[in-house]
Amino acid sequence: MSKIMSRYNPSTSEPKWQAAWEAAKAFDADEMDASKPSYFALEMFPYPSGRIHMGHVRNYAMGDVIARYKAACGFRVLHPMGWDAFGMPAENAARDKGIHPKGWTYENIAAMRAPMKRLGFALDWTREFATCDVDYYKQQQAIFLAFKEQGLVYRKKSKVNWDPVENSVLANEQVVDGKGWRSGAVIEQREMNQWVFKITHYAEELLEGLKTLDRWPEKVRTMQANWIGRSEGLNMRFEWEQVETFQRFDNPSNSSFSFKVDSGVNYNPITLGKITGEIENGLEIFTTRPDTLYGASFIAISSDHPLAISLSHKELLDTYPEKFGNEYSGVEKEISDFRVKCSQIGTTEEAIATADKLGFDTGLRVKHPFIEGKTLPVWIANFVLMGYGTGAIFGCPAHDQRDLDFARKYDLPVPAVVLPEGEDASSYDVGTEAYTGEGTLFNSGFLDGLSKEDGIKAAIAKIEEMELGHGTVQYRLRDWGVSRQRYWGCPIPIIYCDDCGAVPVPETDLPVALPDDVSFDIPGNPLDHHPTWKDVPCPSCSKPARRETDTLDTFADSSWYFARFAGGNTSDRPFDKAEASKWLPVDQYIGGVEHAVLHLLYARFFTRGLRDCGLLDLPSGEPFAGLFTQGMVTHAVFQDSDGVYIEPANVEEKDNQLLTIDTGKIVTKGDVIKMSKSKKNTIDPEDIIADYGADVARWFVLSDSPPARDFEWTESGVVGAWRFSGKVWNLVTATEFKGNPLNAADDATGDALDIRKFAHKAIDKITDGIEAFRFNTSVAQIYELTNALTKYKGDDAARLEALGILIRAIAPFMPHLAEECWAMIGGQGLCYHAPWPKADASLLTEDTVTLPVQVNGKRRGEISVPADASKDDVEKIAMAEENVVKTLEGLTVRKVIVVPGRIINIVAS
RNA sequence: GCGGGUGUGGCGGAAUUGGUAGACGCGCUGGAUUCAAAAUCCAGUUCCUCUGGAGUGUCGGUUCGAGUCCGACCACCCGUACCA
Repeated sequence: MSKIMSRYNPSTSEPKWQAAWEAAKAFDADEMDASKPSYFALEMFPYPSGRIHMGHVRNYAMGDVIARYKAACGFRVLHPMGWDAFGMPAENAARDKGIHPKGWTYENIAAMRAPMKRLGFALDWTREFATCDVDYYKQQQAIFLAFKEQGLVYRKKSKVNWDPVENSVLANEQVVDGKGWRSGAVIEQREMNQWVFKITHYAEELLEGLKTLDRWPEKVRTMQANWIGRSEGLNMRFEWEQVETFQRFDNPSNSSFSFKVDSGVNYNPITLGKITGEIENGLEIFTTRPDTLYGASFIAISSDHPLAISLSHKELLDTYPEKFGNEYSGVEKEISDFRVKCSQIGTTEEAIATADKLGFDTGLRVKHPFIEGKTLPVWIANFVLMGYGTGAIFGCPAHDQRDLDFARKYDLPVPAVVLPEGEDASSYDVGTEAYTGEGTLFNSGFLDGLSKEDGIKAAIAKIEEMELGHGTVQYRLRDWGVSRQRYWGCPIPIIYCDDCGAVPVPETDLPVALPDDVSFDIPGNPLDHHPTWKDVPCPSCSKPARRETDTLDTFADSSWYFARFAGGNTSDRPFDKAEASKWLPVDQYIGGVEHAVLHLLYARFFTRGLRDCGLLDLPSGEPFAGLFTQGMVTHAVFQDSDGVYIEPANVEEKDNQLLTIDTGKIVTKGDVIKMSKSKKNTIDPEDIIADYGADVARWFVLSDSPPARDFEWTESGVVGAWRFSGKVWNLVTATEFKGNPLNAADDATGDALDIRKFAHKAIDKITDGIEAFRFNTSVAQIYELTNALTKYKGDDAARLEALGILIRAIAPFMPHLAEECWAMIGGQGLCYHAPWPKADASLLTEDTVTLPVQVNGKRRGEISVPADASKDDVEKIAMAEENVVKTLEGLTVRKVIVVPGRIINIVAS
């Protein structure tokens, strides 16, 4: 073996091989053999923030392993890359630094593309685009119009966060502790007209489709199923308790109706008179627990329920301020104030659910459907959501925790009606914890003695018989509001005309392009402030009209980009139908688990919409056949004594103390958390590439942690990865035997046969690890093969074969090093084009196996037996083992369990 | 609050189906090589009251056998519909 070993130099080697791949158009799907089976590998495309971060490196390194592995396995692989380029950060930059969002975004893309290319990913850059390219969002506008034509788009009033100081809409992220993040003003909810995608049209299909996604993580399917939230229950009406009669306000000739109002509550008769429509005949509620109707203690309606709005006198006040303004007092005013209090909670589900329970007793009462003479009070409550069910519930405090909290706070009765097994009906009390489990119904009239399930059926049947309601299916899923009052997004192609209403922009007039001359000096939507952009003639009657100034939610951009990747950058349609239909669904999609619900559900909606508009031939409607969700990249946080965050690059260890390098201040190491700019615990991948090369960075992010789990970046870990690359290099440079590494060393015996066996067993383990997204175990196996080769002294065909296996196995992880090594040992062509190694089955079996022997479940010895030994023989050998005999002294053997190929357990006492 | 996940040596983790807990890597200790260092190579490294015993977040259960299954709990992380 040669003693002269030159050091592997990534800084010259990596650009060389990247140029070789590019010259060979190795990753250009159009250049690949079209007769091969196709494979679409895709990672969630990045937002162009300006710098690539370790999370990107990890995500794309994983995708690259799959893409390169599948290519080696004989697939024609499509592995594209693009940019999710619309969004708020660009507008924030414009506002804070005076840079135009467009320039900022495209500069960021350029700044990120370069290091991504230096990482040597097997990406088809010929298909690159950004969602802010006019060509792309033009087609998105066409899709919007097609969806509208298909009945998948409508307009609806929805709530937004309103900053009364900036006079603008804020994202949830921009609301901190209920206040605007810039203005500090208390945020109110405000209703605005919004464009909405009818995702609920596919609620059932989206739920059913989950069952077919057997290559998705179980947890993601569970989360989506829970998000869609199908529940069967009862829609029913509680009839009003009637005593006094008021004239209807809007049309006195209509039949009159009335309410019972508790003493002490005095509504203006006109307020009650205004309550019309469905409310007239009773209050409609939805429940999944009709079995507990006898435990009803109150009715609660949302503060946005039409009844609550009516009772607050709001509509009358809005319509006839001069007439009713001066009468605005008393209970109407109190309800109005209560509604304002509720509207300050915020629009997020979390804020609503964690807020203190607030209620307002309206004084109105409804009749219990089953109990003659019993009435229930109607409350307005802040925990009831208008967006789910009917916006009204009946409260059964004994068997619902939220209802119980509410009842305890307002001192409402808590009648128990479900008796848990083993409890006594006469003494049972729920205390502070509602009982939601199975049990037997009691105190429940005709339902007494029934189980929860039977009680639900019986109660629904009875209500249906009484014609008070019907069994129904509800979904938690809400339609997708897509209007955003922002500039840096895809303009919604609609024109408003006083005569014709909301008119779609004719397809020939697309794109509706964003104007470049916009100002970010005033808060709010720059498109709205633009002096001329929105003024256009109505496409239908040519009278002066106004453009929609809202843009689409950026989630729309990422809901169909994969189809554009597959179907080409067509200018006359969103993508080529035949091409896109050929590649889709994506065979393997990889991204962060934070997208488990929204992005993935929206994309599943879009592909169904595209299918039903005839744009895509995808019967299942499923865009992603395989999904993998990776964990985050984390790093320890460093802080000095003043609590100031310190970059890891500025921390050194001296005499067991952590100090800043520049000023020598003492630093403490804090939690290991997700890398973020604000905590300064980021590692710049570009620094790592410069110091160690792309291969080492890639190898390290894949080596230690299971891909699904969070990955902790440590400085020592990178050094280990660096050393490993040197070890492989040394193995190759030390080998003098040259030839075709694809040849099998069939005549090997002794040590040479052992190394062959080791290498072939390693192939299976490495392959299994890649297939199952357990790259860390593939890496461990590669380490073992490397160690075995280091120990193996022969310089012969067996060594060359094993090296050929090793190099092809590391190629998906460290492709540049693999190419360099491949060329050195005599491999033909690019290692990228070399076939994935295949294990020779005859080298995988062993004649003898070593089995542990337990006595009473504790390991006492080890025996070596022929692989095909019978159970009886194994038992005999085990019973004779020296240590086992010693342990069994004075004990009686009761039972011997032999698990072939696994273990022997002797039970003795 | 609700939905989902994670928890194993000093550290990252392995053990895919209930069958030898700690593979592999990092770190550390000792040795070889070297004028010396780096690099490389070899050996050791869960803990303890050590012929034995304990041990996979905590408590309890099922089993011949539990990191793995069941029940209760604790801690942390992700999502929660306008962050991407």
